[in-house]
Amino acid sequence: MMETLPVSFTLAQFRRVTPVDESNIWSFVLDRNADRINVKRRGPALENLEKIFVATFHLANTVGFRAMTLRDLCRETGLSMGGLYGYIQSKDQLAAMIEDAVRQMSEQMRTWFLHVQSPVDQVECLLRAFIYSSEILQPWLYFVFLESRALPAEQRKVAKEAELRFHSQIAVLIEATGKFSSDAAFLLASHCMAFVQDWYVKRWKYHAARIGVDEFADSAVRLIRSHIDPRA
Amino acid sequence: MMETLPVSFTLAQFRRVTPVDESNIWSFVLDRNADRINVKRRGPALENLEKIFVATFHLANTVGFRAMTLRDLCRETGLSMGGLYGYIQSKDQLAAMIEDAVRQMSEQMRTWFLHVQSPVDQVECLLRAFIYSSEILQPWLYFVFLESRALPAEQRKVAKEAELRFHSQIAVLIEATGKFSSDAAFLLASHCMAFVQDWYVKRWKYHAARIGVDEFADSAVRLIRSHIDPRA
DNA sequence: GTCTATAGTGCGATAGAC
DNA sequence: GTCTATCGCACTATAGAC
Repeated sequence: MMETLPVSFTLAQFRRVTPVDESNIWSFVLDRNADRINVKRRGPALENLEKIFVATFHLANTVGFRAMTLRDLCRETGLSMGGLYGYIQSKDQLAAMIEDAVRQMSEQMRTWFLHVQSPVDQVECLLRAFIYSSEILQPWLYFVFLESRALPAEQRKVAKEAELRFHSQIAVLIEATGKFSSDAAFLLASHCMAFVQDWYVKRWKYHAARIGVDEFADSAVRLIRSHIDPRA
Repeated sequence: MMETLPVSFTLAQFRRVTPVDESNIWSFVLDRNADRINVKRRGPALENLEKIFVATFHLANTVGFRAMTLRDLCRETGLSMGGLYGYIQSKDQLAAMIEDAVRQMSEQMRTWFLHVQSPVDQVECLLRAFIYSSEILQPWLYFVFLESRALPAEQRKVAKEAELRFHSQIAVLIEATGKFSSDAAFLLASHCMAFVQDWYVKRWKYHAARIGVDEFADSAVRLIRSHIDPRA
């Protein structure tokens, strides 16, 4: 399904092929949590889910999830405490729904570029896909990044493993260039992950400097390519 | 004072010249907050300050500062609620003391390598100094990174400005190589900051892979040098 | 200088009306 | 399906004994 993309694709090109974006993610979340949500009419349920998650991101991403109260959430969504509890089972489970959605999406991404021949090109594709996904779903990734340590231990472990799988996928590709030891490849893969995280965590910095996501992705790709590309 | 260091110094070499480390930082904190701390005998005050901050890092860095209760803090320090309030004026002010200490130390670092001639060498020095400082004071930087959004707006602004000053110092040096536009230099400086933050935020990952700070610093320096060094 | 005890506040969650 | 009202609890901060 990604065959139509060039190696150095842009955000606009990525948008045409990615299955999840800002607008259809609410259906995705509703379906994955259908059994836990007591509201059966789909239309209002989608509307309220969006209100709840958008307000959660706004509150949690400014003061922190634990500092956000359900009363704050009610004020910002317009729902009452009772109404809110038709959509969530507990405050903690609200965080768990977000973490689950992010993990599902990043797991899907891992398979998208297996057909790309050159390892270096595959690194570029994964790096771009990860950066553009983080642009589209910034509040989701920002939330998981900052709040995952407050999740229950079992869930925190799952989140760490997801990061390590993605990380080692990139490390294996870098090692496949034949220029690096296993440790050096691990470190370079870490640096790639750090680029992406910086994009969605420090967004205020790039916004203030009027730097867009394509420019950022080009810079990150250029830096890592100039180091690992055998042609260089 | 840094003249004795080579450009590619190690953590062990850095330790010999840095003014603040894990053991003398408590005096530094006590002096900067002397007027707000009601305990006058210096010996016990230093001991209890260390207990309070170490426990705060342990609790806040696992569940988050807002989720940490002062009762947790009392249990872990062995102090009572009343005793604790001899050292802090409020829970929020405890976070403010940490943020203040970190900012003071990173401000000092900015002046250490002004005598280094080559801009590329100066970037390496700053990057290494920042990485090694973050190794020595990891809990402090980790706390500020994850909790600064929960600080009062005024203090959050000061923290952002401190990051931008450091960032633009590196960007100016990269631009001075003559190979990059102002935007490209800004982006490369961002990537440098991202390396450092990754080291103290994702420490569990590097620890699990048995990668030490010198190896990490070498990798980050190698990656950025291979891109900006005019000799390359 | 540190303790115990408690005042006062605001929380997450639920019951039951409509 | 959403509301209002309320329960029981845990919190920050302080007062006063030693």
